[in-house]
Amino acid sequence: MSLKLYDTLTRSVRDFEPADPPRVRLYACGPTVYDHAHIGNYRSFLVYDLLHRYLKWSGYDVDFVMNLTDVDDKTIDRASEAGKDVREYTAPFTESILADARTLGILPARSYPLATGYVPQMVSWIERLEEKGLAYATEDGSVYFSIGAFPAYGRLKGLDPEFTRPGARVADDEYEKENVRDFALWKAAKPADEAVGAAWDSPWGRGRPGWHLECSVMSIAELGETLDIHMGGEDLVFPHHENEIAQSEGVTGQTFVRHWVHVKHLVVEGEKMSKSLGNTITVHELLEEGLGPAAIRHQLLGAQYRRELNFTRDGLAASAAAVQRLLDFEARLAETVGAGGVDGAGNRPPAADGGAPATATAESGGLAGPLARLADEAVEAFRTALEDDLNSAEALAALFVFVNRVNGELDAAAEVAQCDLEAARAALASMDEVLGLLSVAHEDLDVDDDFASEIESLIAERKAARGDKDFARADAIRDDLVERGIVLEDSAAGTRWKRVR
RNA sequence: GGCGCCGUAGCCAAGCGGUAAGGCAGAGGCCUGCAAAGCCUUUAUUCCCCGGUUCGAAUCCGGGCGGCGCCUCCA
Repeated sequence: MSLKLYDTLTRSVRDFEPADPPRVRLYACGPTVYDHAHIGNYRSFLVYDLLHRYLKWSGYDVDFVMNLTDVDDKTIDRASEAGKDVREYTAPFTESILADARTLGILPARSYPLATGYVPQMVSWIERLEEKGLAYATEDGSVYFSIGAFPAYGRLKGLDPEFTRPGARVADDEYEKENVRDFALWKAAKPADEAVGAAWDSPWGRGRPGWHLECSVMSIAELGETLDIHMGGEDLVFPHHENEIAQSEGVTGQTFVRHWVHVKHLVVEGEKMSKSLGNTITVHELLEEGLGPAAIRHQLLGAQYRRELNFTRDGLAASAAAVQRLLDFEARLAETVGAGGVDGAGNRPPAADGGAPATATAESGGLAGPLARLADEAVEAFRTALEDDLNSAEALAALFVFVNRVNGELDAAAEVAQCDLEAARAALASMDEVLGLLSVAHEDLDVDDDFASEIESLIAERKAARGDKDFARADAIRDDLVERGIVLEDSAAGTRWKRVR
């Protein structure tokens, strides 16, 4: 079995095969860094991360690059309002977006190229397009891509080839284009561009690159002429990615991208998220409200990436509970003491005390105990779900089936073999390498040493109170700790504590 | 208008021709000093509606109804 991924260009689920295994050249369209990124951006980033993590988990050597757009109309407008240079204006947002991504457990890309760092390369790319007759300059000093000269134009979006036919020159207010759909490769500088430092010298005069060009030039510069996977939000299919194909293949003559992956937009509380509705949510806000990053992660992975996902406050609470269930399960596995060790062949040693042989493995009739079998089944189901076009919802289900079955086994069994426990722990850790739920939650819930020792001493005090049947005191200690975000759980093995959101 | 997606329990969400995963929430029970955690039972005889194909359909086809996305430098 291997990964099957939907490909926008062929509109079909295809086997994923990198051109040069085990290397995978992975490129994603990142955000425009003019503000904090919103929850929709992060859905995309989390899908990028899911694919990134899954590929690594599967043994690929992933070279992941995500661009950051720091020069375009939005950054220029905002920088202008703030009276700052465009790079000076965008840098803090770049920082905050990447910081929030780290908090959400998004694995870093190898490189985050900025458009402003590639202007000379973009200029020479335009010159090559001109040489090939795919671009033309206009009198005002702008340069356009001529879609009529690129027969494959429109294939990604499935557009009628008719409309790429070169028509009469279309006189715009200020431009002169051969076809209304021709797009800017180079835009003549306006005073506002100059004011914020968003203008560069070029053979066509002062100006700035068109937005679409940066991805072609930067992805090829960083990863080579053919990318294995190019990802983005569904809104980027047209015109952005259509234009990237035209620019890239127009120059190289090579297939630009082997696999196009597009993430469906989410909705918020059942409505499209948009600035006009005033319902945009940024991850920055959610984190500042104290919502757990693992819960955000869980909700965003709760639907397969090509399905609409409804991001809600109620859903976030449900996700927080689901993450807690995982944490509790992990803690239970960690504190369960296994019976006996194993030799290299997985055989149980004779019981040291001469007692009855362990039933856990004996009843299973094999060397692998019930937990080890459940672990194998879970990882297999998990893998199968992800191989099926990154079905994260089904992968999560596989994980939770595992949690339920193992908990049941642990409740029922008198004792569990050490090797069996290890197998269960390893399976959980392995699945979390892809999901990143537990690791993010731990990062989030860490308690400093002082507080931890205070908790321990309160637990000791409570134990004494319970010993004296002073339940009022014992409960008061427990209630106070709950106020401080610490939940106590008594069991035969003693009292354990956990921090909750 | 063009292209495309979706309608499954109270909410979220899998399922891709073989007899309804999972999470959250709810009810009852076991365990517990009480809790928490965990487990067990329970919560859709049924998948928007109507036809059709099939031994068999939530799954395929046709027609409705309803919701949504992109086509505008929004991931």
